[in-house]
Amino acid sequence: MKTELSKSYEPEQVEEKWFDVWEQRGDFHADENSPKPHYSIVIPPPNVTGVLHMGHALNNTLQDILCRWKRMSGYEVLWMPGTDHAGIATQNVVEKQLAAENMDRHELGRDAFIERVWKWREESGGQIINQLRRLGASCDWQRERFTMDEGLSKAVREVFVSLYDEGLIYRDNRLINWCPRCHTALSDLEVEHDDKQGSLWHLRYPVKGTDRYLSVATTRPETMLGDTAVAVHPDDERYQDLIGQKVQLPLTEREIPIIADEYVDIEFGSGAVKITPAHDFNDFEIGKRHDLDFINILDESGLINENGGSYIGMERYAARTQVVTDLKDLGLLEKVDAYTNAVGECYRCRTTIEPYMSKQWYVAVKSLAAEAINAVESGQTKIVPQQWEKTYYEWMYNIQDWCVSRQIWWGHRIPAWFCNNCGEITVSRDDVSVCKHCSSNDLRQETDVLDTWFSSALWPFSTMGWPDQTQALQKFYPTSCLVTGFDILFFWVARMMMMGTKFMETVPFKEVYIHALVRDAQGQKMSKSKGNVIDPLTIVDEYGADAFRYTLCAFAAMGRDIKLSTDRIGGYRNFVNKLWNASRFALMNLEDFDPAGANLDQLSLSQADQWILSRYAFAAAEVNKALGNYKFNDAASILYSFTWHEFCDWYIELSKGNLYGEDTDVRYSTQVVLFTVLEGLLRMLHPIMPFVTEEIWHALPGERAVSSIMQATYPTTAIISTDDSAVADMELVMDVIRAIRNVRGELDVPPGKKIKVVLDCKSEAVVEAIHVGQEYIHSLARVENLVVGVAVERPRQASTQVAGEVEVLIPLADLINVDEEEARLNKEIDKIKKDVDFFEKKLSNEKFVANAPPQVLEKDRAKLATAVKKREILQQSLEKILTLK
RNA sequence: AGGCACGUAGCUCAGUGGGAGAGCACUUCCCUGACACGGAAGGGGUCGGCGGUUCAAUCCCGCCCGUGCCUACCA
Repeated sequence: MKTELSKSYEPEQVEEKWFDVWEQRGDFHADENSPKPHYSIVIPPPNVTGVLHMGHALNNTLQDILCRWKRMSGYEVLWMPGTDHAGIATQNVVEKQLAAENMDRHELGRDAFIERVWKWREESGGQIINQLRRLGASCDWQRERFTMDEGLSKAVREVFVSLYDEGLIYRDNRLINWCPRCHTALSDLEVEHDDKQGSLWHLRYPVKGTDRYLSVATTRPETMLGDTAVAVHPDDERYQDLIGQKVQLPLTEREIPIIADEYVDIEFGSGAVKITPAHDFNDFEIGKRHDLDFINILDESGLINENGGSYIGMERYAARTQVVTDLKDLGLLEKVDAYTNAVGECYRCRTTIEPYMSKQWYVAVKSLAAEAINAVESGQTKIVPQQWEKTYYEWMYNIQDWCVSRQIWWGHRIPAWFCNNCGEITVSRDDVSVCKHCSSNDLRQETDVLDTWFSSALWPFSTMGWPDQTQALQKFYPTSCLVTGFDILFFWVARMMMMGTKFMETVPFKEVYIHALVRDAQGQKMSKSKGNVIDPLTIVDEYGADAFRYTLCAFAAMGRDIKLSTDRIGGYRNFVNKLWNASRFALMNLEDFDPAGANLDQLSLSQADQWILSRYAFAAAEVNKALGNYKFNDAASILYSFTWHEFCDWYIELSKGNLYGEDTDVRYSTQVVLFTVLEGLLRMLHPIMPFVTEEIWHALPGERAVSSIMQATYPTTAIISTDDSAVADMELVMDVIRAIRNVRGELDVPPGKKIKVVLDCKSEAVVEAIHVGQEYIHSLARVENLVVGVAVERPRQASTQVAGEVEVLIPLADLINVDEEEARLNKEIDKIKKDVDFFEKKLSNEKFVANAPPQVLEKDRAKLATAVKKREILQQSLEKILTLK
């Protein structure tokens, strides 16, 4: 079946058509019973609330390139897709909907609310999954998973209970990061720190029984309501006599002690620090050391509670203002300085978090981290680029226990039951109604749910059916690679590593490829809350998925940030079109061609054929090397220049004469090569540009052995071995063509004008090479009269150019302007003189000659000789020209 | 404060211990039967600054300046 190709490539219908075919036919499905070696990737699960952004587009394009490349390279490929339930974010979305209906979740009740979230998920969740299809992602969509799925929930319980039984999960009442808007605890990682312009208030606390004041500084004056001490450094001479005394805490009835602690920095401020153990992480530690009271002055919403005396019910910032005013009225406000400090914010809603006393569930991670560290140190998992290993280690060595409980409803409810009778906790894989300790039936289940990242951490094996021992796990675990941005190195990589090594006793992935981050023009991370996102789908609409993918691939240099430029995308859109049109050319000239029975070995190949086949072999080898090392940008650039600058610019042009000529044998062998190279090129390009390559591939004449190009074999090497000297001869001919074109261009010879050219060659071998390629010179350089020989008769007046061992002489009679030739020659001579000078200087350096390796010396001497020769020829030519004036 | 990057052509970015690259933009010419989303020929950079190692440094080392990111409990 032949497809008529339109004049320019129109991506829309092609993309839609092929994706449907691929998916419906199950082309992406991984067979766990396949005898082929496996290659597996689990998608870093995007939030179910998410919409596709540039980061996803890059991340998934790279994964797709790897998967398609490996699939074509003989591997059974599993690319596991899915989403995570994004507890806080999803709950926020549905709560907003409720708010619009003047409801809140408490009116609805827990069960009804969760039902509502599921309904939201069915109707509008997981958009991102369909958006990935637009990019061409070849995930095994039949296996799509969600962290709240039954199977994955079972895995979560299994892990929770196992860790609890081992004593690696425990409860404790300590300070945590609390979001007063989301009403939940957050892990350290979920707090984002941002420098904020604030104030430093200096407060005066009266020392009991004296008329002295102790000055303390704070960025959060309202917390003074919960102060239970003032601390000074034990060695601070200013305050020796005060240690052990008390101050009267203003605005309250309380007297609090003055204590000595080495934490205090003598240099900072007055050297005295107010201590609020229930509202500051440092103060919490000091409070424990000195057995101070822990007075919580806030409620869950950040309002002052009953411990705040007359400030009760005030919002925390209103209380701040009021406290400052009141202190000022009492003459206890010493001064206020402008002050910048880092404020922690909720990563979901940007509300300033409060350190808050609360009883939470924790995972003791030290032992898990030790295994995860060992896995990287021992090379079981390789992080690429390697520089990220250092970051990974640094975080892992300093890791703190992980607060995993969240006070929300949407998520995996913690499988723990409190006994109202004996007060003990029962933790169980199955729901229980009887206390394990006292057999009472008076139980209530923990209302907290687990951190979403807890379930994400199990993703590499829970998606494959764990805790059941499935064939999928056997075949595809450990996964081959995880592709992710460094912003979630800790969220995902670290935690997946800990859980994988713990529960599978094997690393979850053999390699981790950390890619760049797509940022906006200011180098800021794109985020919904900043409003600086560009929708990748509008890019796909405008330029096509293939062009967009190619751009991302070309930009994916390791370790860098990406600032997307639409100009660049436009450039790759043109590239797609170039391929399209080159294919149109091929199809037009292959109408009478049947690839069946074609055998390159039995054909006599032209210079051009040999040349393009050798370039093909080079490109195939290089692109495999690049992809194997995650050098996506190298792969893109190798294929770009092979396609455009070698195949289109040269081979197609060179082939025209042979295709249009009389000689049917030559025409046939050219058709074979044209077909063969294009067909292989499409396969090489397919992982980066799946749609256009599939479309063209099916339009090629003849039958395909498999139903999709994605099942064809990826090129790795030469199609046939080529003759080096024929290739070199072709390159010489190309140099000659370039030399003639240079003269034509510089001397403004009209493109349509045919000219005479004399080629004075250094040897008969060169003459022979030119002879074989002279038709190329005629057509590509627009030459009508070509004289070739050794020491041929030279035109009396000619423009001169040098191409290797060939002197290119163009009789001036055909040229327009002697002045221009003079200018051109001067320019050329200046250029070559610089070369001569450079090498003469280098080679006259005795130390260089004495120390440089012989190959370098030899090479430079040869270069000098060539340059000198060229300079002489051009110089003589210039002198001749001057005699004409 | 510590850690990690980055500073190369007008713009966006590759790259290497041995004479500086790409895409886009720019200049000149061309609608030659695949393609004007095109073709041909050109112009353009003392590779952030200063030192050091080396026969040789844009690349390795040190310092400095500038930018960005990550981690951190200075009130």
